[in-house]
Amino acid sequence: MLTNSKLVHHSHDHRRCINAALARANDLCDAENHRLTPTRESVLRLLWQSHRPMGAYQLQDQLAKISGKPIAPPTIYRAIEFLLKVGLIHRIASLNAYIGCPFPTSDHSNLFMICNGCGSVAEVALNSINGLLKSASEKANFTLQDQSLELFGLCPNCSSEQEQEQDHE
Amino acid sequence: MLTNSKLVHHSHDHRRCINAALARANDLCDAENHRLTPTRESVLRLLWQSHRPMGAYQLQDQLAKISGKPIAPPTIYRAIEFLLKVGLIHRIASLNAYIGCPFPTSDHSNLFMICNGCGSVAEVALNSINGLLKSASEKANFTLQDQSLELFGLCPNCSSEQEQEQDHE
DNA sequence: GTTGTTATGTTATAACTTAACATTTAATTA
DNA sequence: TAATTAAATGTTAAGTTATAACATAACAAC
Repeated sequence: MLTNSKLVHHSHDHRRCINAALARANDLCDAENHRLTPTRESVLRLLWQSHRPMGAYQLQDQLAKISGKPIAPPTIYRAIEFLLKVGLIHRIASLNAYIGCPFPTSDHSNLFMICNGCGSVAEVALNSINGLLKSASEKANFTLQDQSLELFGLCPNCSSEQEQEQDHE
Repeated sequence: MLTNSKLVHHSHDHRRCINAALARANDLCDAENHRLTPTRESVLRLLWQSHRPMGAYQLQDQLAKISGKPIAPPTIYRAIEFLLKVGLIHRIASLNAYIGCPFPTSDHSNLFMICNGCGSVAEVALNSINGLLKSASEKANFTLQDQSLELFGLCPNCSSEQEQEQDHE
């Protein structure tokens, strides 16, 4: 099971996440001859500020603050489009929001665990699930091309908080 | 495997789908003391006109046509909200669209097979997948509450069409 | 029939996304 | 290195999806 769940749900030196993500992005773009322009890099960096997804307009606000000049929506959406295309970020459809991908180079399945408490999102890649979805598709004669798997609930931290609250009742 | 996939992807007497859906809706609302008002029933009926999801503004247009008077968005969104709450319809997050649920009374998993060709959507409930997602959640100490599973690809009809096209090349 | 609750009407606006066209920057090639 | 082409960005506007806020009407229970 490939996942960043441990990292997301425990305190850690987040600067390392950011640096690692940017290093991966540079490598990937070098390798595939894509241009990680300043705007694109800024958006990616913003999406790595935390393990919570951000909407396009949050990105717009933040980028405007950073760059000291107004940013129009198309600028953001273009950066998003690029980062999605090269696999550096994902779109969380149910939230209209975007998040950095922790393992952009490995083929995987876009399964997200979204915390209803704190908003954190962990990504999980599970061969067994992919296999099952593939066989279910085959059984239905459905030619599977892509998938979006979003789980909602409480992350470890928010789960234990909730338990404590219940104890007090 | 509980699914309406056979029905969705083969020609059938669709009036029976509509009637069955409305009968189920009436039963369910009676049983749970919910009011299936004219507006709500109209929206549900519209969502059962085909096995393709509809957006809120499509519903608005259609309902306005049917009722012969202008309908404001909140009217639609309220009906949608109600139908979602009682489980008679689903939201397809990646499409911002809504579709009737073929088995509203049985606990199931919101797995959709969305055809990129014709736009049809079949719903599938698979215990094995639910079990796997549950155990993956437990392994990550994630308290699973809800899920949205959307598969994209080609339905049986569109798959075979595509194969034929390739044969001609 | 009054009261409280639920549903609807109405207006306006917020939030998200894309289209279309102009301009600039970078890469390619002459 | 100047000319050409391609890629990226700037800018304006509009399209699409969803909700807030407040008023009114319909229904249910007492």
